[in-house]
Amino acid sequence: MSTTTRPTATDEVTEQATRPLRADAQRNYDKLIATARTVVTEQGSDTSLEEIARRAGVGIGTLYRHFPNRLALLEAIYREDVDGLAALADRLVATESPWDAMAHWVEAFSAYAATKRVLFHEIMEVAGREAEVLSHSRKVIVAAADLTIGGAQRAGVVRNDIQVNDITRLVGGCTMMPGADAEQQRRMVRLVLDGLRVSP
Amino acid sequence: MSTTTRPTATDEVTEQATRPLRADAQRNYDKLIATARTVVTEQGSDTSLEEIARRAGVGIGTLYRHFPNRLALLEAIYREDVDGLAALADRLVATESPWDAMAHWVEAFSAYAATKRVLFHEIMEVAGREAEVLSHSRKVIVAAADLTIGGAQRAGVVRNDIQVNDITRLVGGCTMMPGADAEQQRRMVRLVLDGLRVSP
DNA sequence: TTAGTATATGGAGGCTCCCTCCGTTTATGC
DNA sequence: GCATAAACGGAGGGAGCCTCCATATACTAA
Repeated sequence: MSTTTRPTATDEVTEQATRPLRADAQRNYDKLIATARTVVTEQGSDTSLEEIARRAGVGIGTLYRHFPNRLALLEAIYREDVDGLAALADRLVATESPWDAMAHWVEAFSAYAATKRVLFHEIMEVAGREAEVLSHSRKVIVAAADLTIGGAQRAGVVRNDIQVNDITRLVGGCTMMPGADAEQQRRMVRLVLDGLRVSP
Repeated sequence: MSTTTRPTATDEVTEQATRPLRADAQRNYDKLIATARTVVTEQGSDTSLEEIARRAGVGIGTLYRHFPNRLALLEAIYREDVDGLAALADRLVATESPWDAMAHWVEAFSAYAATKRVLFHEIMEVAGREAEVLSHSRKVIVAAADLTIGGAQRAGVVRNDIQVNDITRLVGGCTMMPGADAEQQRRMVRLVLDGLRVSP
């Protein structure tokens, strides 16, 4: 969530490298995404772009310069969060024990799923199940889950008689369910984690 | 879908029987629901109430006189369809063999699920999973399914090693899935039906 | 440093949608 | 037929998405 730059549109046809954003533009881009994330998390899907622009201290025209429509903004948040989750997996695997890396990543994934339900729904509603951003996110999540959960399995600290896929479904399913509060979710995740541990 | 009257609001507190709608009002009420059903089926969720009113040959004010807001109209369609499905179950069971009654009802249910996905989604989005209309519909569908599918089981023409509930889930699940065309759905339903038959 | 220019800004306003209000019309009971 | 409660319908308020373009600002080359 720190220094996020707009994905530099490396145009695959014309090799003409697009020049970087002007400093103020990059600042506004970041502020917009950060604000939008906050507001959407607070208010759910029915948030007006006007309010996001206002709270980001930016004109509505500027918002539309960066994100050609509502969907583009939502997708940008979603994509950034998913990529953050992947980066977290790398970091955890590099610095913690296989079990801890797995447990911490599952917790982060659960928190992510809880807040991103709204985003996911709206994107699917508007762009369809096959939206590029959604299949990209599936791919990234699967890779990160394999790194952390699969890694813990390969290290012998997590049961082998269960698929990585099942676990992400389980955790995702629990927390995507509307109506469960944060505490309940944490309990459910802890329960799943306990069930995963290889008994010593 | 023929003679539907507005559910006469038998006010449970004051026993004061509400007088029936004036003839023109009843006519418009029916026309509005019928038109709305068509338009929503055609265009999905993003249909303006203005267009529904216009195509029903009625002013927007009239629409709002009958349905205080968008959700009320959607709920009315949904409720009517569900009740129609229940009535169909009664009729089929009374006039056809247990197997035919079951098969025809499952087909009707499948068609219903396919077109009502949109409605269901929007109602849940706005009114929440616990909306009265949704729990009512669950109850009604369960009863109708027990009458037809359960009846066929009790008559010995449908396998007994499967729950009624599983079948409605299966059929509903298949057809609620976006992206399947009508023909594919019919094939899936036929497949399920074949699987249900008690081998002679 | 400065001037010139590509880039970025922001808000007025168009369009559509949901919904309200209220003057006009119409069915119904006497 | 008349009186009147009931119903109609559409103008318009408010909000949301998005466009357009006059203005402002960050870079760059001299």
